Amino acid sequence: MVNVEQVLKDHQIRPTAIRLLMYRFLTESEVALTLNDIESGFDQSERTTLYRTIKTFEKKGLVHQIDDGTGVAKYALDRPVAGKQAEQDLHLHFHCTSCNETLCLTDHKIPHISLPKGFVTEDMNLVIKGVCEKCSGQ
Amino acid sequence: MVNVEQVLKDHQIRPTAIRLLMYRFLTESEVALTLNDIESGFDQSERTTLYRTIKTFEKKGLVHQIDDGTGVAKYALDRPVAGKQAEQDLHLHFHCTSCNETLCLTDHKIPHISLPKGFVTEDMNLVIKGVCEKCSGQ
DNA sequence: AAATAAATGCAATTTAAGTGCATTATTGTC
DNA sequence: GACAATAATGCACTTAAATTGCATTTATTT
Ligand SMILES: [Mn+2]
Ligand SMILES: [Mn+2]
Ligand SMILES: [Zn+2]
Ligand SMILES: [Zn+2]
Repeated sequence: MVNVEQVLKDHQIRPTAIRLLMYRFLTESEVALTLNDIESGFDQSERTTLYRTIKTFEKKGLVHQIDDGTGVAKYALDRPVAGKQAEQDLHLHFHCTSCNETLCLTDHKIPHISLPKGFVTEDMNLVIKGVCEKCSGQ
Repeated sequence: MVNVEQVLKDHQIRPTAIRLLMYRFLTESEVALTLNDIESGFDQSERTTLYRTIKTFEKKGLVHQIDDGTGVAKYALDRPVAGKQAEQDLHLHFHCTSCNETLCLTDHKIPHISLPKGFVTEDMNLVIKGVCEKCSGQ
């Protein structure tokens, strides 16, 4: 059990009611969520506030945005890897074309790619599309 | 010099004036183009037609869409690889955060990734963000 | 408590993507 | 070539996500 309030404070985010609720909501989701998904999870509050909240989380390094090719942004918590520091980056994402869910495969890192001379890598984004284990029935 | 009309016919696309023009336009571009880019390249014709044209090209396997994370779709020609057949897929894309250009690195294939049991891969999309050789000055 | 700064709610804007439908052009049949 | 059938085009309109402006409310600082 983590102290959510403390997590937000540690990221220089003031722990308002909605922020605490959204953080918990994100924690409980196994899959990446669109803003609509998040909105559906809240009776109270309003789209703009939720939008600005998720953007604050993103800027402060609490969540990362995932572009899975569906055209709508999804968000997932930066779940800290035990033992590692700031190394939760560059994992790959899987998008199921059957159930439309997208998830982080946090322990599948993107392999190193060597580029032609002159190209400088700053970030990488690898999305695999296919059928997830729930949908493939395997 | 390829016969553009024949290329279209070979892909079951009727070679209308606009289609011929757009194909040539795509051929001449080193980088992936948004619909706006394409529109800017044509005095005549109209956005919807260009949209439907690029979608026809995509469906018939003449171009592929690239989602580079900027939120707007880009398109690039499926340039046939000499000797290979249908194997022009799964190359990676580079998006320059400086000049905002996106390009196909057609001879950099996406490495094979082994997924957890139950996951079935259908397609992969790898975008590397950074600074291109033009912008890095290297 | 008053002043200051930040967060929220609601309305409105922006922009890319996509659809409906009438018009025009092309193709196949006689 | 005339005619019918089919496909392509142009224009208006819609949809949906993302984003901003601004007034109001809430929290923080002095
Ligand atoms: Mn992730
Ligand atoms: Mn490409
Ligand atoms: Zn699935
Ligand atoms: Zn560049």
